[in-house]
Amino acid sequence: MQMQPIAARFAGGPARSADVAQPNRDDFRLIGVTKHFDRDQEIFSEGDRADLVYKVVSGAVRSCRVLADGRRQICDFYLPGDVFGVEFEPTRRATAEALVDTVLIVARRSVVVEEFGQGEALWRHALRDLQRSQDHVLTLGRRSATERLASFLLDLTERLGGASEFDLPMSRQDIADYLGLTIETVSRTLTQLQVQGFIQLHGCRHIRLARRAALADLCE
Amino acid sequence: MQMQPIAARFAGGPARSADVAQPNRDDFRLIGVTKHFDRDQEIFSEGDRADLVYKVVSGAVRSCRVLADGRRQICDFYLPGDVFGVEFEPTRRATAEALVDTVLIVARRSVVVEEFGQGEALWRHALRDLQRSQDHVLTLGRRSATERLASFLLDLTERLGGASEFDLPMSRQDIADYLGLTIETVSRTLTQLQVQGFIQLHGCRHIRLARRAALADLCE
DNA sequence: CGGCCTTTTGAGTGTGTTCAAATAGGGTGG
DNA sequence: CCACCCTATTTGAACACACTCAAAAGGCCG
Repeated sequence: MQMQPIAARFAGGPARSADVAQPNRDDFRLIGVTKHFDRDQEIFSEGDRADLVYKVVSGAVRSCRVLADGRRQICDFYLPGDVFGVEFEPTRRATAEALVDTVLIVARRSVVVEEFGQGEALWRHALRDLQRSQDHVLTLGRRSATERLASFLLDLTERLGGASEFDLPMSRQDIADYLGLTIETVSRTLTQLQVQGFIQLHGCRHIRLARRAALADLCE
Repeated sequence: MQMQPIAARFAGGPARSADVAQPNRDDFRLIGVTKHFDRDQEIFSEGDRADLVYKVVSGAVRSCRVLADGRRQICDFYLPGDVFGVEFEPTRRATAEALVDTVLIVARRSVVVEEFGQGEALWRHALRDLQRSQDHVLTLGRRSATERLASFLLDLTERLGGASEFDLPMSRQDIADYLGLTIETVSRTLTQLQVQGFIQLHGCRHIRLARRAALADLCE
């Protein structure tokens, strides 16, 4: 993990260089330092003190919880532009790890709160997590494997900027643990979506959503 | 739905009459009117304007979302003492309905916010929903039917005051739609838990948790 | 080119589902 | 208070989707 000596100031205002974080249309500002995390490196762990908040500059992050016997559930993925790590209890409820080589802006929560009164901007980011968790509950409770994959891919492309061709930042195992499936089921379902012409895979990470509307129909 | 003419003031302070809401150990106060809802009556609906917040006095409430083809997912149950309906978007993301005959205190969100500055007390209640959604994700993604039922029953008894014998306020179908199972699986699993001596059922609503520690072990 | 890890594919199994029917329970009216 | 009805719940049997275990194929990096 490398730390840049200069403080980075991150505002919702002016556009920044191209392949980095796309602007989030909110007024959240984060004053902190940029840090680099290697693939699979832990950012914070369940039980840690939760005094820092993060914003993804590039790369991707998974947030997950593990049951006693090792079963892992990925709660969410964080992509460039996303803020994460805003908690309201003193300790972390999940572990965060870099999916790939990742650059984050890290700030003390207290500093952000001071700068913005009641920290309402932060609450709003936690809210986003809430809404996504609620959507996730619908997916996990009621959808078939095909529906899960289809809505996952559509969600991903939107959050990555909307291009119908992109690289998956996560492994099949990560997708499985996010969608509540096994790695084999994820693989088989993707193959099946490809055979049916909904998607095209080039290598296992690069994907093209060939028929997005049809894919959306699959989600119910 | 009957409306009491007198405004009810609801504080975390002095204890109230016995079989009604147990105190929540927070400083949230809700100034509003009490309303009565019949079994299965809608309290608010997905898409409605979200300008009211609620506190359960007696009875119970389910919050749910429905997929296009009718599959229903119950997001959460609200029990006496619980505050619900705090949203951060202008419209409701879920539908709320009374599980049984239910008394609620209803307040304008704006009034509550005015009274408490940034409405931080309200944020805290939304936070509770977030944490419960996240826990629910773990359950739905990674747990077996038996584990789901066991943790559901333990959660319920805690929230109802801790007694090991109590009445389920919801139907088997509600439980199924909450846990992401079918009604048949819920029924079979409860029967199995009874045969194994973990619980005792007297009528389908009254339940006794015979061996709570053992039940907790089932949850992983 | 070789080794290692990830992904894909195959075959068989199992948990939970589906469809169907029986039973129990609760409410109502006689 | 009892009989009846209606709905909710339980039980049964067969099925299906996703899982498990196993092996082959593909990628990536040295």
